[in-house]
Amino acid sequence: MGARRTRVLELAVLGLLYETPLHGYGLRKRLNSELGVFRAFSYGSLYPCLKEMLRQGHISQHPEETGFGRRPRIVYRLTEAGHEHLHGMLADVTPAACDDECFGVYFALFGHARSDLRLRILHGRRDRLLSRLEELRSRPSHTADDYLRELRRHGAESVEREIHWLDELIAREQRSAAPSPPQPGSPG
Amino acid sequence: MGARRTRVLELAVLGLLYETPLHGYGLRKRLNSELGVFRAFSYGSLYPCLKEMLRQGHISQHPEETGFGRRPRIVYRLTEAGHEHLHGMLADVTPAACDDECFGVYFALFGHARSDLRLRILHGRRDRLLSRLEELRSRPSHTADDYLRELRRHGAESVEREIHWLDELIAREQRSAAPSPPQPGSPG
DNA sequence: GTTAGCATGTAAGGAGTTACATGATTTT
DNA sequence: AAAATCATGTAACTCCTTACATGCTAAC
Repeated sequence: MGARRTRVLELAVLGLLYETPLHGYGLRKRLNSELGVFRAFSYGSLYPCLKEMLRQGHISQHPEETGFGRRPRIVYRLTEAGHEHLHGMLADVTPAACDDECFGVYFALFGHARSDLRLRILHGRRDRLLSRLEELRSRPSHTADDYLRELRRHGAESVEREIHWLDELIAREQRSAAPSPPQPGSPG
Repeated sequence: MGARRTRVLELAVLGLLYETPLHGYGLRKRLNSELGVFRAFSYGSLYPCLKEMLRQGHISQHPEETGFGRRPRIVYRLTEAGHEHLHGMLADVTPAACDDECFGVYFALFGHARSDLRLRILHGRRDRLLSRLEELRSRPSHTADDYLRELRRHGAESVEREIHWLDELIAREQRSAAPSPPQPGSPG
């Protein structure tokens, strides 16, 4: 069985290894504590994913340089091909790819991304939420059920709120990106 | 192969057929327009699910009573066993079962549920959200990354809002539920 | 008379999960 | 010495999707 594709997980692993090399167990910990605000990954998916990424040459493995009595752990590190692959994935971000799960992972990479990529992801997410909102509104009283209507109302409100949040982030991003006034910005 | 379990989809189908018998195509339409506010199902999952439910005896199929030139559609209807199965599933609702996906489906059944079941589901969802909130707060500044912190802040705010929404629904439910003496459970 | 939508399916695959198996190391 | 947790995996399964196959029927 070749080629497990592991979309979200693969992206998350690429993102984490972009920061620093790490071994499997540590990866899972960071996956579930930092990225995994909205979801948790198990070893049963992580290790096969690493195996496949190795096979594709996106990561390489090295025995940990350890002291004396310690068994060396298997440390994974992003290869050049892995860097390219990550950039390729980010270059392909579309609204369709900005579902709840993926957006969290994309967002987690923001610290390392360039401003134009950040903006594209924020806009992609915004577009997607707008579609959802339209859908939610397109059947206003089709259902007689009060509970369903209330659920939909609350859903629409949440989506609106997230759109508003994105608008603020986008505005902030644009202010710090377009350096009209001579303002020495912060980090790149 | 046997026994596809199809949790969410099965639950949704049981719920829809609880209301009224329907054929596959119509089921999918209602799934995606009413329940599927948050997700869409495809025929490739629906029809095998129906097949399996048939095999288990939870639904039965009948050729539609049609007029003249019309080809009769295959109409599915909940059996006694199906009713029991649905009640069993609802009786087993725990906080763990109240994830984003399932909660929407549970909620969609509220119109047919008794008040105590509604309350149990609302509380189950609330408990689950509280756990998530605690998790979100348990690592406040563990990350130096501003973006991740902002993502988490917004996530926590959304969760708080939903909890508040649930609190209102619960209060409303309790007001309308038991101001009068305890009545022996009549079916809803 | 051809597109669009109704209607019912199957086969293969995707992206994970749970449960299992095993052993090393650290903490109590 | 026992329990916890670190660490690395595999096998079987789940639940759903996409793509495919097929034919009917209504609308333009």
